[in-house]
Amino acid sequence: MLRLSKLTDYAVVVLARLGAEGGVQTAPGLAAGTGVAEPTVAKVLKILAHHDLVEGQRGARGGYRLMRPLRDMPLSTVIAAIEGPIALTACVDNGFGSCEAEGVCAVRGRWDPVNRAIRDALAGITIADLAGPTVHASFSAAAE
Amino acid sequence: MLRLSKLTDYAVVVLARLGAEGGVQTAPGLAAGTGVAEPTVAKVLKILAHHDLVEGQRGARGGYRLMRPLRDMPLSTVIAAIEGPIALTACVDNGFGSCEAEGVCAVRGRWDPVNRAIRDALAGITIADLAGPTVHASFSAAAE
DNA sequence: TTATACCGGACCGCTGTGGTCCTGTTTGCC
DNA sequence: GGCAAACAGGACCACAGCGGTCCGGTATAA
Repeated sequence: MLRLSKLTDYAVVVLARLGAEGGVQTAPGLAAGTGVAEPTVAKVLKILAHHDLVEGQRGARGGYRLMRPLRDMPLSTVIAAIEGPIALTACVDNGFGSCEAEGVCAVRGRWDPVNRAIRDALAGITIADLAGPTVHASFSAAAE
Repeated sequence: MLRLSKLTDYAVVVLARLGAEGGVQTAPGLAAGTGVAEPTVAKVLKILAHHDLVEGQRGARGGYRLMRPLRDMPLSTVIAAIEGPIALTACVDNGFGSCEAEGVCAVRGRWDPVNRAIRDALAGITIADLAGPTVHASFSAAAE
């Protein structure tokens, strides 16, 4: 498995759409454009806004816009925003005391290189890479 | 997060212990040696045996033994054994039809490089690497 | 013959996730 | 000045997956 959550998947799709359109897009508009349910899109955008990946603009004619180009947004950042810090095992981020087998655990502390490898792999891929060859407004802007 | 299951963690610990001891070890013995509950160790070993990573020997004086040295056992194999095939999104392994937004999904099929990157990173690390500098029987064999 | 230990299940509580909804608050437009 | 659009920040609930335990069956050595 090693599966990441659906929310993260949605986040990537929404960000890709946001990047393709450019400018300010509303949550309902993005929902229609991506096929994801509107409340879910709103939830994702709120989380992303919380982590300064997008910026919300309130009021009528409001919406969301990217705070940096997709090319400067590594996948690891998005995953970390939605799911929290990237670490394969609980051992790593919880520090000490949480593992009852600390004394006899032969693997103690050796997960670090693994985590780093994963992190590096994920940091080397940007949302722009996932969004395809810069799909520049190939869709109608606020399609129904 | 991107967290892998505890079972996988246990599997690595148990395998490391099995490799350090060498020969045939019983589930209760490994449980005592690792600090993991015995039924859980048994469960993990059963799964590993199912995937030909260890071999079970029934009867009195039975137990489990490694089917290949830890050095030839990449982490990806263990993860795949416990959690199933490694794939970050449901899109990938489910093929078609499972994603209702196939038509509008701009990310369609672009997760493959990501999955491959993760898989490679995990395949490059063996259990021997995680088990430390070949801890050869530094503990008493079947310690209580 | 008996004790040991694996084998293959079923079983259950819990946590986290996915998804929805509701009540503010802000802002543009008529 | 009033109204509608749209974000903000929650609470809320159903469901699936995971962690963990237990039981009956079978093989094998002493």
